[in-house]
Amino acid sequence: MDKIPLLVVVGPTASGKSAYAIEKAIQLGGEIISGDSMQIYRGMDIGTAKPTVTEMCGIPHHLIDIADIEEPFSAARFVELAAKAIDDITARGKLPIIAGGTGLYIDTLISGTQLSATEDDPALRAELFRYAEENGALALHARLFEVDPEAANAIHPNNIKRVARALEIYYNTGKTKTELDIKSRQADSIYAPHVVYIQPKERETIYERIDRRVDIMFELGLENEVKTLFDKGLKDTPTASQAIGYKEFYPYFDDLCPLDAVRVAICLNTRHYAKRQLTWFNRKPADEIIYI
RNA sequence: GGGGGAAUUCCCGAGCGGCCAAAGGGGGCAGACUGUAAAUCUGUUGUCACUGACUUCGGUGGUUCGAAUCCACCUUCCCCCA
Repeated sequence: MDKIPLLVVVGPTASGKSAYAIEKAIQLGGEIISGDSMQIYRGMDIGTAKPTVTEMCGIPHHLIDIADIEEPFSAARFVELAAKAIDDITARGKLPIIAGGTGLYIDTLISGTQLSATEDDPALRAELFRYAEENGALALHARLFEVDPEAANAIHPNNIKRVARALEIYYNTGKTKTELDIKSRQADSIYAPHVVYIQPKERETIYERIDRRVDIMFELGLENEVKTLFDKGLKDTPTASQAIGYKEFYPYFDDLCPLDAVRVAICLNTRHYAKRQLTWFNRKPADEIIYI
């Protein structure tokens, strides 16, 4: 069976991925699948720099506005939906173009990683976190070491989230994370991705673009957008609440800091995020690098 | 004009005679990453000829075997009284 060709556009936030993807879609007869963990949420438009209808130039965009803010989301869910969209686009004779900055989601998809069917278990997670809080991160880590020493060695004890996840896997499936990871890599990917990495030559470039973009977001009415969602309980949502450009407003709405501090925090957090994205994409093989 | 307090490494901020190149946090830089990933976590951060040496805690001069830490004066800032 022939592999399904994909165009994949990755890069740090504010690098111009969306515009590039749209251009390519027009040129090659493609449709876009967003590889972004936050643009999936309805109502989160300005802060996630979601492309507007005009910017889309009539190109269909998938995996945007597919969830309400209170819904949890995950890499598994992404892969499932993206695969479906790819089939769909390919069946119509179009080229699927994945564009986004969520490295984990995109890599899991294009590498053909077979995530096993395990559901989240919020109750168990909460319990594991409580255990760590009461007994210390090391104690939780020790529990993992007992059942899955390899995973324990690979995960830093302080990274409670990951330690808990590894334990969750074991308690819910009876198999270790190490075992399942190996299994997940066995199948060959059905995709033939061409990865374009949009990379800033200088770190400064991306930082300047971020600052400019944040200013524009405020001009476009970011505060109102966030307030509307805040009133709907954004703060307590499992995934959407973490979005940069949103979470920084919480202390402001609670009268704990001035608006200006919000702007500064958004710029800073976005920079940190961009750095993490660069670290991620730098070590992944790209077929083509475009400098900005 | 009188009284009191403060000046610390990029920033905030601990230190108050030796264990101090100086806690902690922030920022910077680098990194990890298989189901919360715009999340989570790690390392590093005075200089060098780097298991040792050198310069640094507003300035100058003292006390002391030894000072970021004590004393004097100077500079700047803050507060109170006038």
